[in-house]
Amino acid sequence: MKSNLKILVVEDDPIIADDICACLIENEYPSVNCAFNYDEAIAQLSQNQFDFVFLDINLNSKHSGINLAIHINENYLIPFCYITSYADVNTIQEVKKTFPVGYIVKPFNQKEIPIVIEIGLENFYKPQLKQTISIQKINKITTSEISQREYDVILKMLDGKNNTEISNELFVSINTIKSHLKNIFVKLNVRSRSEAISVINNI
Amino acid sequence: MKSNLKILVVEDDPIIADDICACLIENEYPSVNCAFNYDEAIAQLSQNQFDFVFLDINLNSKHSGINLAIHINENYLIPFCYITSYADVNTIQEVKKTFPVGYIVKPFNQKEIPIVIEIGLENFYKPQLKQTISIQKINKITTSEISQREYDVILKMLDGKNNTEISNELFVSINTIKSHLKNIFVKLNVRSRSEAISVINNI
DNA sequence: AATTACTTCACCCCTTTGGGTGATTTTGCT
DNA sequence: AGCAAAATCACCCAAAGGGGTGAAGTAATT
Repeated sequence: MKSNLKILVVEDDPIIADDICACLIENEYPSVNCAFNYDEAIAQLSQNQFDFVFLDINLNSKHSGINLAIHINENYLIPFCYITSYADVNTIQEVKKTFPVGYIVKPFNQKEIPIVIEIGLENFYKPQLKQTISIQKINKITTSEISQREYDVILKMLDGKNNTEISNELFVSINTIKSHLKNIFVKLNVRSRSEAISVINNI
Repeated sequence: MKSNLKILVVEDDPIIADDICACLIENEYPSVNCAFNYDEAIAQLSQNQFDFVFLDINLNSKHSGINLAIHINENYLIPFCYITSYADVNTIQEVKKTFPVGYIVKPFNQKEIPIVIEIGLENFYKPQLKQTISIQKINKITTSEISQREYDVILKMLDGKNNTEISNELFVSINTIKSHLKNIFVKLNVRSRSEAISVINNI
């Protein structure tokens, strides 16, 4: 089954580049471009829509594969994987900050290539779980601390509930809810529930 | 430099389990537990707080490592990596749906272990970018399509703007905004802007 | 016991929101 | 030109929201 993914391979050593490209084609990824240095890679990225990039770290030039990763992260939404000889702790600590979807150590095992593409793409486009916002996170943007009860009200409000619904669900009077909301808005420095919701969702 | 990460290794073959554990300890991950089958892994997970899990796929029991991965995803917030002999397309297609942070093919290269832990953890806890919601995503939950102008109004509403602010920013009358919102609420099947915001934020 | 903060509740009054009805203008397509 | 959909606008009225004032009860702390 041929894939229609467009893949860029950035590798300064032509023999290794050929190896990688051959391996990709053999694994039914026929649409492969090669770039042999940083500038060529930048140019190709600006002219094509790639779905996945393989990066060597040492490009024998002023700019490394890590610089290229940073460029990709700042300008494109493309998953990438390093293929490199480096396995030392310092390099790992540096490259992990660029969030590669994979890291293959040379000499590479051919089986790894399709695996890292499939799993890397899936992870890169993983739907992001919505998590209940914690009271600690909210307190980072408030002028004074939110109380536990105020937090209860906030969660209901974030759920899109109106004041009557919230009062029913928390077994209190609607006046209590209004009272809490007044305090919440002061602490969040907002004027309406919509604005409160927006501010909290953007933490 | 010793790491204080707690790691669980789930592997039915004791010799391979020993290999993995030895490799972890050698790479300064001293806090390692082993589980030799699914039930033992479940028990350990419920009694300990692990930071990372290595999973074999074939556990020689009714439940596979994939079942365990699903259990972890549903009940815990822990990154995991498969270590397995399987490299076939079908297995990859199946396991990628569980979002492993890595996938190591046996026989494994010892260098890979610390790499996948470091990069896997970093990726797992990567701060999530807030993106402007697309009109296509919204249209997945509407009863009929949102128009371009309606979409403009939605974005402002999501920003916490009130009707007067929106009318000023879009250079139209407040009645136009109310009119658009009426239509938007019908399409989203909601009764208030708070509910609309909540529904859209939870796509 | 006194004090403080939180929780709960009431009420006043004004503003904003939202459902409804209706109309006109603009735009894109046939 | 004719038509449909979208965009724009007005107005009515009820419901909901939100700022303000004040009070009582509860829990924790000194």
